[in-house]
Amino acid sequence: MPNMSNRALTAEQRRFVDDMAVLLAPWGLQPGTARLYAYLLLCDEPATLDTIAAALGMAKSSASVAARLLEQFGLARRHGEPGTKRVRYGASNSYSGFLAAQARLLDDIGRLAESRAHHVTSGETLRRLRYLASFHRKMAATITGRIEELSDEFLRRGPDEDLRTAGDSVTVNAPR
Amino acid sequence: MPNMSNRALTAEQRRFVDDMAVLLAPWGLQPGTARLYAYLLLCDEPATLDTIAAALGMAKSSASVAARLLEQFGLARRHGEPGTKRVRYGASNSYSGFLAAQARLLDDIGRLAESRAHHVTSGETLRRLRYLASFHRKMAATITGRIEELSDEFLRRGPDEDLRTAGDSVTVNAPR
DNA sequence: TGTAATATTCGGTAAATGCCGAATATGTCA
DNA sequence: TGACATATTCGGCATTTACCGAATATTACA
Repeated sequence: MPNMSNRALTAEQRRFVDDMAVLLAPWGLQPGTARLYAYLLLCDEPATLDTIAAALGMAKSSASVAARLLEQFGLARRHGEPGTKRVRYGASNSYSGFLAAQARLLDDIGRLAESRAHHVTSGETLRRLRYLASFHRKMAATITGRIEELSDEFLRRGPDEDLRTAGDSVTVNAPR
Repeated sequence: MPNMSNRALTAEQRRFVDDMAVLLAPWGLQPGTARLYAYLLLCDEPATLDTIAAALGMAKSSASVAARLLEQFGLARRHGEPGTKRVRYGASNSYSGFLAAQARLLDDIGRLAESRAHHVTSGETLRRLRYLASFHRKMAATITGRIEELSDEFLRRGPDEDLRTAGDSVTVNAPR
């Protein structure tokens, strides 16, 4: 049970960082950024850029831009230290960053299809495109809706109750 | 109201293809593949590789691999012509390809976090990681659930009723 | 104001990606 | 079987991406 004050990562942790990074990459994060995020998830406290860069073996400049990017996504939080220029980054407790972005994208696709459909298609094809639009907008709504739902739940009760009991039991989740 | 048998694209259509492609790209489709899919959405009938390549100004070989990729995603359908080697591709009437993949990814992230959490973190950080896992798995379930829901609806009633009131009349097509 | 500590910008570069087109494979018909 | 039409594979090239590290900007404080 590693402590993560500023020591190097254990083998398990390195593995976690790398494996998580490959799952994060498809969301459009570049590799370094993904690894940085995975690293933040392991840190008990916000970490400085130097610590991060050292732990991950990346240039500090890269860490700097990656961290800011994560912040924009809402996945990391930047903590300014009081009487110093030093900055620390920690994982945000909102995890919906990508998903919210994806949902926006789905909605954009839907709106694009909707608004252009009758300029570019007709007949059966038009109907198909309209259905595609409706499908995408519905999915977008579902996703943003659920994000809000879960975030509300979190605010009301803190980390989910099925976590409190958790040994390693697998929770069954009821969709919708 | 262009016909799309095999004529070149209108200006509006080219614009649609390009704009749609940029919205599709973030899902991991490479540009050419995205444009190809957008094109298929405009086609009244399945199109041959030559037609596609010509319309989009891309190499036929590129069209070939792009089309197969779309098929794997479940976004395109391949129609073999009867007594010939010629192949035609048309847009599938399932639009959930990406989303289903993303949902799988979310679930993978959740499972990874879940299974490794106590090997790489402890205390408060462990709880955080467990919550992240739960969050991702719930989102995954919600998305796949809604996809199924909409797809069922589609099978039962054809293109959504809020589409029926629209523009041109005509036949409901029984998908699948 | 100057100096030290830090973050940020940005040019350059190595690696990865995306695409073309020639070569090849595969299927169809006579 | 040969000849044709089509799809597919794959080497190579142009472009883009991801990252490093030196140079620069910013902040704190004496």
